[in-house]
Amino acid sequence: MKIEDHLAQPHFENDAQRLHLHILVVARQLDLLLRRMLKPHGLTPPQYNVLRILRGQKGQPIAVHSLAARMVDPSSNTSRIVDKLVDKGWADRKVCPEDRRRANVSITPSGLALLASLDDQVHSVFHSTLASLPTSTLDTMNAGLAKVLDTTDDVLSSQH
Amino acid sequence: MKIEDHLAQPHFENDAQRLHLHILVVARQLDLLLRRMLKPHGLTPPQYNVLRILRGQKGQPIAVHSLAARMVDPSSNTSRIVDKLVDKGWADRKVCPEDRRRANVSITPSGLALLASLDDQVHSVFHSTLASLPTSTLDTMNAGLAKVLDTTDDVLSSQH
DNA sequence: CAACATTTAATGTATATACATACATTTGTG
DNA sequence: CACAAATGTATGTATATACATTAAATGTTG
Repeated sequence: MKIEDHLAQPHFENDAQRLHLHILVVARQLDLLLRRMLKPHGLTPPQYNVLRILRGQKGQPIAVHSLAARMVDPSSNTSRIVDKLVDKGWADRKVCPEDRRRANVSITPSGLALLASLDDQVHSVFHSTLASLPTSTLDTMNAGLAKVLDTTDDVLSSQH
Repeated sequence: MKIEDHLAQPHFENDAQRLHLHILVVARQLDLLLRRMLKPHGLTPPQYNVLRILRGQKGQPIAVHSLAARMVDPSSNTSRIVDKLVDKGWADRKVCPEDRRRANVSITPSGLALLASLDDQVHSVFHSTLASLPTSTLDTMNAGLAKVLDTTDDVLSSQH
């Protein structure tokens, strides 16, 4: 199904607009895919994102604001996401003794087990959708998106 | 600013994972950019999306479900988005006489004026971020994303 | 060291979203 | 034509999100 069919639109003005919509629609599809895999486990994509970051810490706890800096969507309310993970027993939070403003967040064995049970499915789905592209295409796309990222950073920061 | 800095992550497992996160982060940035442009006018991206579709109808009204089919995010509640546009006087909705289940939605002169006042800014921002890429890059990226879209369609539909 | 600024996290609140359901209308079938 | 199924839209409701504010701890400066 082409992007034109997804949006029930006969054509686009130009290739740049087509790329714009391609990016938005593909991002939405990737999110939908992840959401479907996570739903049976009672996880949302931002919660999964946080758990993955925690696992990447390899035992070392992390502050809430550092967590936010690593998230795909930092505007989601990291405090409340951590709340939910703690409620379900997948994460642990304690006040940092050196700086009592901070909260040290870490993943629990139960959280690690949850991620482990998801790894195969997540990996295989995204491998089939993305890793099947030729290396040269992956490179071109990554370089192009890096450039777009740079430009959007400029515009966003110039608006302070 | 590289994607690694955006996510405060030293490196990615492979180019496919890097592409995955590039797509998600760039989509978010493009949405943020649009959101900032629209906010002073009291519009959200989905509302803007609907207004653009209505303008594309060139006077011909459209049913709510057709509107939903053309939106970037069809899961947003199209009825309520139209509600808000009608409330603000940018769109008009009347019951279709031939099929009284349907609602015929169209854009008002005030809605057209609003879009016109946004066109230059929106065009220039997205032109600078996307259209500055070489044609060959645009082509490769569009082709790659089209392929990804196809695969995600497959996986999503196989889960029915 | 007192006063003010900054950092860190949590909370309040209004709105938006996802998902299910309701309701009216139209279509299809025996 | 009666009745079931499908369609089109709106609404109910719980949760999530955006954005502002608060509160506590730490830094900084005169």
